[in-house]
Formats: sequence, structure tokens, C-alpha cells
Amino acid sequence: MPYDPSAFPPFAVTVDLVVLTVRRHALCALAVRRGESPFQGRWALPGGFVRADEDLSQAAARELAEETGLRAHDPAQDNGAHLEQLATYGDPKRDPRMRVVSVAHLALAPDLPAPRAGGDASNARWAPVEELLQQNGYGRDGEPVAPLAFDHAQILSDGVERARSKIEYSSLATAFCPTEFTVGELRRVYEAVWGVALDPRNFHRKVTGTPGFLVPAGGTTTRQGGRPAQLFRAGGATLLNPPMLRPEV
Amino acid sequence: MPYDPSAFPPFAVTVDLVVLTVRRHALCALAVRRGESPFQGRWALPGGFVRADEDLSQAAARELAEETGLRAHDPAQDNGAHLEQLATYGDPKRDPRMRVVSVAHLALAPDLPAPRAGGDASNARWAPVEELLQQNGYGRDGEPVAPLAFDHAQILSDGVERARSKIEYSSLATAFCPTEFTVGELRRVYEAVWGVALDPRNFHRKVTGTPGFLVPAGGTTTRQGGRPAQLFRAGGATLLNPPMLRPEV
DNA sequence: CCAAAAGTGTTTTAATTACACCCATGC
DNA sequence: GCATGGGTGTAATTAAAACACTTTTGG
Repeated sequence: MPYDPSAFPPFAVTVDLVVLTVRRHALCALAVRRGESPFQGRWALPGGFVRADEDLSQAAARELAEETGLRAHDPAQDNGAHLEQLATYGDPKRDPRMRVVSVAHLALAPDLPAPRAGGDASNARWAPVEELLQQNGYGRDGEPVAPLAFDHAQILSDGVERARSKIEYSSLATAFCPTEFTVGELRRVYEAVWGVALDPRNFHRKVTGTPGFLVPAGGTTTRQGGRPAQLFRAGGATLLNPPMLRPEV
Repeated sequence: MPYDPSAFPPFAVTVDLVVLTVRRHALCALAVRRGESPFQGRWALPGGFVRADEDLSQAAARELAEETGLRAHDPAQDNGAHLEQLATYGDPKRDPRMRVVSVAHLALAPDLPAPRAGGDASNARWAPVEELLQQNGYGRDGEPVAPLAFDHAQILSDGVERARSKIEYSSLATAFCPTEFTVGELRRVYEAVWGVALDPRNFHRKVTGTPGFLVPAGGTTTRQGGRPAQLFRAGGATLLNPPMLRPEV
């Protein structure tokens, strides 16, 4: 059917963010507490309206900066988080107030200081994704678990699955690390995201042998005890060949 | 920032379709001719507005049926096309008339009879994707090439790349085949989508040896001359392990 | 008989796995 | 010394690539 630009149903368009990081050996996502109805007091993914003159990726980068202080990754720089579009959610009933289409984005960030949402720390937190995806029961603090607002559990679940599969064939796992990192730190990222244990020796050989994945940064460090480890930076490669293999079962 | 449901910029939301098929050894996409401004007379991807009470996937399935007569694939049935969300395009200037966010979908279909767009065959066609993505020069008919309308070249390019990578690790290539097909026909699908030549002997061993990819349908056929080939149906597997490997270079 | 496509067997090569083992530091 | 994590070597297994060869049809 041809466009009819004069008669179309009006939509609100938002961006929602799945911001992932690895803290204390666990894959964590950023959650904010809702201050208003619907789902008042419940945890949700950060997000907000796309402005009239703004591209979708700009809106996502703006929300990310507002919530975390992170800039989206500029390939010319080496700071900031990786940011990519995830998927779009548009069920007519996903927001009870009106028709809202949400373009979800996925951000991967190194471990950060505690988050801030409007400066109020109690309204934003990093939480392990299994905790946020739990539909009932009790959390680690003994409080009853309430599911995420709206369809955010689905969005988070899709984002986690994207991250899990994408670190297989791309160098994106380095987005979870600081600028300089050791092979062991990178391995612990894979272990946290996949939820498996990897053989440190084979992992070391694999990542150092994959062309373009890592470049030596020069120094060494002892962060974990034991023998000092070489420091690396992310190499230029984005696609890994051969890919990292996620163990079965 | 919290939602402010009373004041949000209004958007139009559309779905655009990248409908791919394999015809005469070439990867082809469905294109429709625009009847009105802007880009009047130019080729574009099929698409249309999302209705007020419709989910995004419903809207995509409706547009697909309107343009091709195909039903979107119901896993319980064995007819219809594969349909999945591709990505969302929302540059403020992508449509000169107003702010339009388009949720692009990717459909994979077996070779079909000639398309119909409002019953008028001259306003819809299957065209090789390289032809549609060509930015200038002359087509096979000697006519000067005009780029696709709006940002549809980008959308088509993203859809083709998705299809190329997805047939590596999923059984989606069977979506390009009729219900029953031979190993040779499946191989020609891979060759057309990837644009490479594959070794028929290794390919045969690989696909018949991958559990769940193909199930024998019983009969044999001679469609290409030569020795009759066994007929197969798509098996239940969606993820291939090990994956099909796209040759390098 | 010959061309053409289907299908099987075999050899070579590369990658993954599962380890044994050594290295360099802090305590 | 000894625990801890970093890093190298090596053999067994597995999959991919290259290609010789046989099978079954149509003309």
C-alpha cells in the first residue's frame, strides 16, 4: 500500500537501554527504580523518549550518558562503552497509557563506579542479570522479587543473549574490560557472561594467537596475586577468526 | 529521565520488508515502484504504516501477505515464509515529509510466481540484489540505474548481510527451498546467497551429517539431469552444530 | 556410449581439547 | 617454602578441505 502521510496513527518512540557490565564475576545490568505510575517503585531498564530532531542512536547515547556518564564509543577514541541497536518492541499493550514503540539498545561497559540516576543512588543499581530476570521468589537481601516493569524482562533477556553470542565471533568482550587488561581478566569476562569455566591455558593460547584480537600494551601487573601478567589492549579486529567457542552443555 | 506521557513528539511508525528469494542462481529481493512523491517512479522496498491496534510482527506479516500472498511461517505448518525483525531506522531526515521510524523486517521465501502489487505487475518485481544496490551505471535492460528510495539501499544491504550470516549457523537456508528439495538445490541456495562455489561432495556430506538439518522425504527426483537425487525436508533443528562455513577470500 | 549430476571414500591439514609442566610473584 | 595465578609444550581427537572414484539417470 502506498504511504498516506496525512493519516497515520501517532506513536510515542522511546529508547530503552540494556547496559551490561561484569562485576565481581557476575554479569550485571543497570536498573533504575520507577518513580511514577505505572509500575511505580518497580525496577526497570533506563530509557526515555526520542526527541523530535534526534536519531535513534543519538537518543540512546544521550540516555546512556545521562544514566552512567559514559560516552558511547567513538572508534577514534579508546574510552566509552560499546553501543548498538538491539531490537524494537511494539506490542500495542506494552504500555498501558498509550502506544509506545521502544527501540532497545545494548551497551557493554567496563566495571564502573556506582551508578547515579538523577544523583540519587537508591534509584539506580547494578544487579546480576539472573536476579533481574527472576520472576518470583526472594532476592539476596531477603526482599520478595518483583519482575521488571513493562516488557523489560524480555528486552533484558534478548540483550543478554545477544551479548553471549556476540562475544563468540567478535572482539566485543574487550568492551567489558578497562583500556589495559590481562588475559586472565578477559577470561573472567567470558566466564561471567557465559556462566562457564574455561581452561586458562587453552584460553591464553587462543586469544593471543587470534590475529588482531589483542596487542601487547607493554607493562605487566599483579592484580590477582601470582605471577605478574602481561597487559594488553584491544586490537583492531572486530571479527574473530577462528571464533571463540562456547562450551556445550 | 522519567516518562512524561502527556508531552511526547509524535512519530509515524512503518514496517519495511526485505523479501529475499533465490531465482535463477541469484539472490533477489522484492521491489515495488513508488506511485507518489517523494521518490515517485523509483523502486523501493514494500512496506506501510503500522496500524493502531497491531503488533510490529503482525504488521510485517500483513504487508508480506498483501505484497506476495505469502503467509508468515507458522511453526506448526510447513508453508509460508520465514519472517523476522531486522532493525529499526529512524534518522530524522529519512523521510522528507515527516518523522517516520521504520521497523524493517527480513523475509525469506522460496522461488515464487511473479509478484503483484495491487494487481499491477509492472509495479513490482524480483530483482537481483546487486542490481538494486548499484548506485549508478546501467542495468541489464540498458536503462540508467536509479538508487532505491529513502534509505532502502541501506536496509536492503543490512538484510542481505543478515541472511548471509544467518544461513551459516542456522537452518534458514531451507526457507529458500520448496517443502521438498534435493541437496543440490540447497547447495545452489548457499552458492547464490554467498556468491561462491561450494564443493558438492563435501557439502553433501556436511548437510546430511548435521543432526536435525535434513530429514529424508522418501522419493527421488531428476530436476537437473544426471542421477536422480533424494528428496529431503527441513528437519527440526534451527541451530546448526557444527555450522556451515562460508569460504574466506 | 557420453554427459551430467549424485553420492562415497580417503588423505591431508588445521583446530580443539585435555592435560603435564615450568615461571614469577606475595606471604 | 608454598600457594596462586601466568604461561608453554605436547599428544589425542575432531572437523574441514581437496580430490579420486563410483552410481544412475537422459539423450
